[in-house]
Amino acid sequence: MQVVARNKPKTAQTTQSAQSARSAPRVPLSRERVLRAAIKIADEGGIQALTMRRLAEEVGAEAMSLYYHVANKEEVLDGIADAIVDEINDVVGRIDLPATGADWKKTVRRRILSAREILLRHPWAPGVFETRAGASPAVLRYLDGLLGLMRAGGFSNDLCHHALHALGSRALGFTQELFDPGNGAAGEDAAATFEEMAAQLPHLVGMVAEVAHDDPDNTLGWCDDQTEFEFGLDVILDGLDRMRETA
Amino acid sequence: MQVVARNKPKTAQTTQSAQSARSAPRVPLSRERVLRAAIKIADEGGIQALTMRRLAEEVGAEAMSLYYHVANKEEVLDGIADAIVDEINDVVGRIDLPATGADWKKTVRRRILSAREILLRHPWAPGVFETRAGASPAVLRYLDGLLGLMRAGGFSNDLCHHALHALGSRALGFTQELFDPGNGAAGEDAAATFEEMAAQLPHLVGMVAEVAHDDPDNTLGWCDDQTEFEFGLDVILDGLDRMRETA
DNA sequence: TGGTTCGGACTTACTTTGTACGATCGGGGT
DNA sequence: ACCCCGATCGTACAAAGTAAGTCCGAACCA
Repeated sequence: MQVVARNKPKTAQTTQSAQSARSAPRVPLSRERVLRAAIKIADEGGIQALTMRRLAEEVGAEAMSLYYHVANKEEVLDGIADAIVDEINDVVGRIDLPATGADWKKTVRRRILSAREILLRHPWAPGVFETRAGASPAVLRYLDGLLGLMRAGGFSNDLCHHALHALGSRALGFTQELFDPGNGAAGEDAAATFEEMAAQLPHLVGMVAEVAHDDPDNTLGWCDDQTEFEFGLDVILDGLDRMRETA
Repeated sequence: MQVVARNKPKTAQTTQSAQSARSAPRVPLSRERVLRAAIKIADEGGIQALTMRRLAEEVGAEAMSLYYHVANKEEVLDGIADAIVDEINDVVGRIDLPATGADWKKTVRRRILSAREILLRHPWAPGVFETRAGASPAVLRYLDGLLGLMRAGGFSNDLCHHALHALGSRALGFTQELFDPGNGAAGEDAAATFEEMAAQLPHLVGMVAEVAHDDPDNTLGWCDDQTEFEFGLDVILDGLDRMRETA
């Protein structure tokens, strides 16, 4: 064989040869790097794009190398969920107006909407939270922060407890929407079946017709997520505030 | 090739030979039977127990036979989700007090709690709803019914729209709980780390201590799901009612 | 009655995923 | 120089969904 046959008969372009073929002494790979790459993949391709093989490729390694740094895929999911909540904790930890007495509501509201902003940049995160089952330390820290604000605002521990349940996932900035408008199969023949739809769903069709009328854009693109989220949030916060005053 | 080589060299004991080796003329298998079996499997073993092979076994057939009646597994999931919502529609359709004017709240409340009762018998259902993305006809029918009650109660279409968003998945009787107490790793060494936990999560620990004190059962089994669900529901319904009166 | 057709069920096999197990590689301490 | 050990890789298997082709039996037709 000729001189430079350096035993790489097959799959010679994998591994981390990419740009820094020499000198760069192989970035050491670590749990942090793995999780960061996982978030990148999920942000770009959705959570279903996150496979162990794809993740290995992203960090320039082989799939099985990941298992030295994370126990299994579940731990990756736990890890990226926690990373997002940590990011939220960082942000809300920096924006606190003091908030005693009746100001509690303004501050809690601000916190929750800040959390929401972050989740909007990681649309896969709510879905991952839902599958985590149980509170991670990061989530507990977040909730503890909320509780601190409410206690300072005059809530009893008992009312705080109810309040957390009432907020549910809204506390972290997301909700389960149940029907998610904006994708309906409104196409050419929509007008044809419209009559029978109106017959079966008179109230819904009536509502959509009227609400969409005020905002004459697309036929089914009504519902501003942000507005609706804030509406629901305010209904709850106002209700809680009233209980606080009564008690 | 020879005449009667009826090529069955292996795996001769599968198929639907079970108990009725003769006479029973093979129950014909249908979409309904498949979906019913799928619900049974999910009820008994959780949603992750529902695989096409397990489903085939349950109906006494081979996995691929299912694909004659359902397009793919997604359609099975759509189907069982719809079946549950249909069950809900059946039940709520039978319990209607009339409910004009201020009675709307009582009736809507009753409906939602009835829906919740059914979901409690199918704990996998909320998780499946969350992955369905988009409203099925059954869900639309359910929402239309709710809307009818609210319109009769005096809500504007606009407020109805906001109300549905505010309720979110609560309209169907479930919520995303975010921390789901009742499984914490409270074990032998819990007391050892309790001090540092209290240091990091002072408000949370304080709340738990006080709330758990009123109900001296298990250390972490506090939180009555039903009570908390109704509390949150009432916060929202009361808030909406107040807006109805103001408008 | 004997052949034909065809809907429904079955077989096989491919693909994608996670991951168990053992080999290997490289660098630092003795 | 040697060995050891932490980190990485290669191979391979199991579970799951499903595409494609085959087989069977009942209904229909001549």
